[in-house]
Amino acid sequence: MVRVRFAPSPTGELHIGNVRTALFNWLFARKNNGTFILRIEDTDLARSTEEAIDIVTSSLKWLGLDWDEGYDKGGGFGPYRQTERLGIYREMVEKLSNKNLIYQCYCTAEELEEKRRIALQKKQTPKYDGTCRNLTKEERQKLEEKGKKPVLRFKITPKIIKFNDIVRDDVEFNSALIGDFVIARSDGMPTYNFSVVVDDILMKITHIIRGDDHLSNTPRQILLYEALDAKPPIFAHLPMICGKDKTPLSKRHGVTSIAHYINKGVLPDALFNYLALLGWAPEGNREILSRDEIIKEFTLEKVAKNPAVFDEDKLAWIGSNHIKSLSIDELTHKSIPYLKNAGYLSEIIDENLFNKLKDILEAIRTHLTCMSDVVNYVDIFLKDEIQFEKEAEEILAKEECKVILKALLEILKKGMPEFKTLISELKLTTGKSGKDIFMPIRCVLTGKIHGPELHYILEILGQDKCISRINDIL
RNA sequence: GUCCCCGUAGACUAGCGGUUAGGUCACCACCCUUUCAAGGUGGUUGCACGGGUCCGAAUCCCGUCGGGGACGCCA
Repeated sequence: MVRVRFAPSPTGELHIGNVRTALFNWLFARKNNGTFILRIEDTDLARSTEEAIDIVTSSLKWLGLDWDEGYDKGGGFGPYRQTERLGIYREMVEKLSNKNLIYQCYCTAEELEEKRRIALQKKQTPKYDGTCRNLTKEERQKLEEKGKKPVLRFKITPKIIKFNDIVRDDVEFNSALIGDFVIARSDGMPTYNFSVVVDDILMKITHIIRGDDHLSNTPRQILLYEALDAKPPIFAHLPMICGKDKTPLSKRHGVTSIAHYINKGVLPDALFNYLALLGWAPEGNREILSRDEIIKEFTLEKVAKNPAVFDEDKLAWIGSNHIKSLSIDELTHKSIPYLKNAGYLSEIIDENLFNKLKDILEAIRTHLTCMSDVVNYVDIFLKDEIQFEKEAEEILAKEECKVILKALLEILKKGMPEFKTLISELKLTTGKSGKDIFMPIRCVLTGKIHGPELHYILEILGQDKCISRINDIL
C-alpha cells in the first residue's frame, strides 16, 4: 500500500515549486490507489502562521489535490501537525538518548556562526567540530548553571551510506563528512531532519517524493531511520523548477506563488497540466492532457533528472487549449468574477445579460489564455463610450470612409439584416469591397483596428447601438 | 573549499549502442481571412567540451568546463 505525504511549512505563500511537489505526490498516490497525506510542518514557531495553513489548503483544493489524511480531517496516524506531536518527538529523543546516540551541545548560535565563517574563509568544509560531544557531567552542570540551554545533537557514525532513488538511481554519501547535527533546538522544538523522520516512520510513509534540495539531507535522515530501528522508505528527488536565469525559483524571480495564477484566473486544469509536464512527459507526443489521462500515465520512473525552467508562454498556450474545451456556459460563468472586479458588471446578472455575455465570450474566446484576459477584450461591447485608437481615427477621417458609413447607416435604419446580406448590400451601394468596407465598420463600432470578427460585433451591439456609434462619428 | 546532483535548440521534453536526433512552446515565412487571434503548411535553432571503449556513441567509461544543492537551533 502506497502512502505518500506533502509536508509544507506554513510560512507564507505556497510556492509553485512546492505545488509541483504536492502534485507529483498526489499523482503517485492516485495512480497507485495509495494514500495522500497533508502534514503541516510548523515547528519553526517564529515563521509559521495559521493564515499560511489556510493558503496551503485552499491552494491545494483549488488545484484539485485532495488529501486522504491530514491535520484538518484526521486519519489513523495523527495528529498531522507537528506542533501537536511534541510528545511523540520527546519519546523518540528518549529512545536515542537510551542508545547513547545524542548529546547536549551548549555552543551558541554566534559561536557556531563564527566557526562556520572561518571554515569557509579557510576554504574548509564547515562541519560541527564536536566541541560538546564528550562533555563530562560536571562540565555540563556548570554550563547549565550559567543558564545555558542546550540543543541536542545526533552522533554521526562514519560510514558509506548508499540508497536508491527512483529518479536519481544509486546515490552514495560518506557520513564522515557530515557533522553531528541538531535534532532538537534549545527551546525543545525538534528540527526538520528529526521530525520528518519520526513522522514518516510513524505515518508509515512508503515513498518520499520531494525536491532535489533535500537530496543531501537524505543521508542524515537514513542514519536516523537506522538509529530508530526503522527501514528507510523509497526516495524520489524531483528536479528543481527554475526561473529564466536557471536558478531555482525564488522570491527574486518575482511571482512564484500559486496565488498569482489563481488570481489571474488560470484554469486549475491548465496549471495541473503544465506542472505535470515540468520534469515529466507522457508516452507519445501529447501535450494537452486531462487529469485522468495524467493519473493513468504517471510514473516516477519517467521523471527527468534535470531542472526545468518555468515558461509562462507555454503555460499560456496550455491555458488557451483548456479554455477552448470549456463549454460556453462554463466559460461565461468563470468570466463573471473578473468582469465584476473590473467594473463591467454589477451584482445582478439576469438571463438577458447572461446570454449577451455568452455571445461576447464566444466572440473573444480564441484570444483568452486565462480568465482575467477577458477584461482586455470586452470594453467594445460593455462600455458606453469607446476609446479610439490613433489608427482608427485616421481611417475614420477619410472621405471614402464616410460614404461607407452613411450607406451603412441607411441600411441599419431599415432594420438589422443578416451580416452577409448587409455586406453584399453595402458592396452594391458603394461599389467597394474587402478591407475598404470592413475597416470603416470595425473602426466606427469599436474604435480599434483589431478585434473579434465583425459579424459578432454587429450582432452583439445590436441595431440601436450601431446606429448611435455611427452617428457619433458622422 | 568539501561532498552530492545535473548538462539534447531561447524554453519544456522523447531518446536507454545503429534514428535523416522525434514532438511541443516561442520565433520566422506562407496559406486561410474583413483586422487581430484561432486554424493549416513549412522553416531557423540542439546532443557543453576533450579523451577513451566499440565496426558504430546523444546513449557506456574517464577527465574538463558550466549550473545547482548541501554543509543552519530554516524547511
